[in-house]
Amino acid sequence: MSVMAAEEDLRTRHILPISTVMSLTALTARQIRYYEAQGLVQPGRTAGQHRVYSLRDVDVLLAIKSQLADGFSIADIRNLMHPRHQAENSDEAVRQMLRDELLQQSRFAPDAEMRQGFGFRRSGE
DNA sequence: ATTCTCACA
DNA sequence: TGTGAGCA
Repeated sequence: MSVMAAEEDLRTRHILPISTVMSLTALTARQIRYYEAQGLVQPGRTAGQHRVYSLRDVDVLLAIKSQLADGFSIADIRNLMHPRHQAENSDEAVRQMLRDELLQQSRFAPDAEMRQGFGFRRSGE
């Protein structure tokens, strides 16, 4: 098995309890579960129905936090995340990551103030 | 002790 | 989104 495959495996393994994700992302359990309900993250479940997250889930959650701070609505983020359907390891997942990273740092992504200035409104308000 | 689901003075 | 109830 290649090292890349091994690393990918580590990043996608569902092993973190919600409490760890809460401290790692500074999000409330309520918010984390809500984003899941919105289809932004898909944590695993233990036999007892407790959610278990992967390091990738944490990255996604942090990206969501950043996107929201920049004025995007949950709907906006959802559309950017899965244009079609979600694939675990194929290049679809890579595309999603690139989209996240791109939107986070590029000034192509208008922030809340710019949107207001141009009369835009977050599609959730 | 923690997390889960559901509901709302 | 918060918060509390009643479980597992």
